[in-house]
Amino acid sequence: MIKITLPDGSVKEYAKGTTPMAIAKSISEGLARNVISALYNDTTVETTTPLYNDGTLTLYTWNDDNGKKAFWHSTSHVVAQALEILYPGIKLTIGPAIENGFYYDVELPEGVISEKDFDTIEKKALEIARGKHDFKMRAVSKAEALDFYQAQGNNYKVELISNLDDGTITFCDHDTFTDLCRGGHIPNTGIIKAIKILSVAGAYWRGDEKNAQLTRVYGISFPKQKELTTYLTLLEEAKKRDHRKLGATLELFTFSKKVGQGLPLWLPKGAALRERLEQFLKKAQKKAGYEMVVTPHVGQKELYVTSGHYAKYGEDSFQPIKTPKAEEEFLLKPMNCPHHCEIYNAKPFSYRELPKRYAEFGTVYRYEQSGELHGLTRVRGFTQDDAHIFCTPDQLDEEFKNVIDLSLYVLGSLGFENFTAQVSVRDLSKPEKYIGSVENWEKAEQAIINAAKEKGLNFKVESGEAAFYGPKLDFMVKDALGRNWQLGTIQVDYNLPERFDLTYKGSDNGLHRPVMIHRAPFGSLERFIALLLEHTGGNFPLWLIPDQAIVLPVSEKHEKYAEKVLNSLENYDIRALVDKRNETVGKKIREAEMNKIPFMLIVGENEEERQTISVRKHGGEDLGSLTVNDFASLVTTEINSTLKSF
RNA sequence: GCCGAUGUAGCUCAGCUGGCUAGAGCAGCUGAUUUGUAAUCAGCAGGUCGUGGGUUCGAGUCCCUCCAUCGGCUCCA
Repeated sequence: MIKITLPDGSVKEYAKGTTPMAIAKSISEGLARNVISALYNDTTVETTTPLYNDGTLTLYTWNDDNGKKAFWHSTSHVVAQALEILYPGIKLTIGPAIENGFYYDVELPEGVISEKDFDTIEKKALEIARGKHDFKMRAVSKAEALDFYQAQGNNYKVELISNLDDGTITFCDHDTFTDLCRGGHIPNTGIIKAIKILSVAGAYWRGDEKNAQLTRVYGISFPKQKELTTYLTLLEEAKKRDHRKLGATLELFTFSKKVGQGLPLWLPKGAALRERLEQFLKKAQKKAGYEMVVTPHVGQKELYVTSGHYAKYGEDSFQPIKTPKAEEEFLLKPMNCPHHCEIYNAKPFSYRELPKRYAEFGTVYRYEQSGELHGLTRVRGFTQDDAHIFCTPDQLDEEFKNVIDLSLYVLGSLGFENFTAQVSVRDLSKPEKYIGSVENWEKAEQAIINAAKEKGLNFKVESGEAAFYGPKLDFMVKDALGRNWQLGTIQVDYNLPERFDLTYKGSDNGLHRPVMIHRAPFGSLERFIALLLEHTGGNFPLWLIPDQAIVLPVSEKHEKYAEKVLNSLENYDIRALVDKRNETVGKKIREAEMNKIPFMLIVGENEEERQTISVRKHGGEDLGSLTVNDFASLVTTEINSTLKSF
């Protein structure tokens, strides 16, 4: 007998060789019907895997993330089989489950897979699924595995197997299909009721640009057709929150082919919105002891040679600007730190004066690869809410934690709740990617992890994601389609102080090296606003939204009164406008709704008589007749409830 | 940069397998209407069909180049 500990802490005894499915059955028939995968002592196992030792077991259904993973991973096998049938000679590589669905990377013998083919692939895959074929794992020897794929001429699988140890290799069979696989499948293909191929894309073998480019087929599947329909509707809804679309309809920003790719043009409403965000942060930063500085948009090439950025990014940047003076070269600034280092260098500092916190809304220019540009989230010219803190090594922890507080305040004030914190450290296997001493890297990484822990952040550590000069703590937020974007960032840097020979006089009367913190709570205004648009769908917090209210006169006769209302609103610092067009109230309301204006103030005969306004909230809620004064306090109350001071 | 897809009026889209002066709705303009909580009516105007080349008697439609955009990959100081 073996002892199995279940998630609720209960321990039950089963015969040696029992399976998760049998255990599910012993608990309830319902569970047995729904169980599709299991976790046994931290290893994902099949529901049919015999268990021989004591251990803990978690049973997964479709409702568990891990259950979905098994479901999607299993579907990728089915789709791979369909592809093999439809494209003879195709070479399969890898096909994992991802956050929403799965993909399979393949090399086609010829031609391409395009959208027109999705239907055929889906049909074939579903046909296979309906066969209710069991997924069966089997151990194979390395030699056997190599033979299998060498016979097919599949160099990719051969490469994968070559890197595996003999005795650890397993195949998964279902129907006539066999795939190299670590395991983690649902019981049989019949559970898959709906399959959708979502897109195809190029993807490099093993993620390396130098390798062959494969065709990646993305898909998703569900145990019920209805769930697929719901998912597709959800996707459509998400597309409506696309910041590129909203930015155009709300007249916030635009792009021009003539100005150039990735160079956003801010329209009046967007510019004013940026301004409000800047003021918001400036106020908080002032309280946190920052001082504003201003630096030019260019700097001599030498500046970036000193910082080390030129060696790292020079080739891939906007190229140096020539001047009438031969040999003189300037770079459009790709970051503000070197300028700020020179500000620090402008005068000597005593340890008593540190930390110095220099902040600037600095616009920088980076020549991103054309295929990387993406609306406002990845652009070639953008404004960082940048600041550099120069402090003594003793002050580092404290300063870092203060920056975390500020970042959390910013995210919180704008309603970002589902962000994740990511600690980005070196890839220890690639020391050549980083500059600076190992000792300093270790210190910096430790400082960040300590601060994140102490602040109670729910963070994960990602190796290989650090900047070349230092580790960082990033705040990641998902866009409407679930893609992760880095917003706020905090980075520890021992390197630039060295390169710019920054010093301060210590209590021992000797010169010491300050530590530098780079930080940007928004990250960049462009990306921040983009994500804010996608999160709010354009319904920005009241304090931030371009137009807070619109006065809608019922007819021309009430224009004068509408103007008067507008005037008093302005006295209360409420951003409002009047719709004086010769249109029906219905139409004016419809358009105000589409423009996402929070309050519609309808004025007609009744209101004019009683000197009131009829307030309709965006979405349709009727707040009835109010005086402008009452309305103003309502606005103030709502703003104060979301916008706390730092 | 790489793979794939897309590009018709300010916006959203029609335009079948190439065939007269390229259509519609919304927005715009003009006029009528003076309106009470998500579209009042009528008229007008608006496009060298992303760019450059090619095939053809004839190209929005077929082929190639380039540009831009979208989905990925790679990259992200």
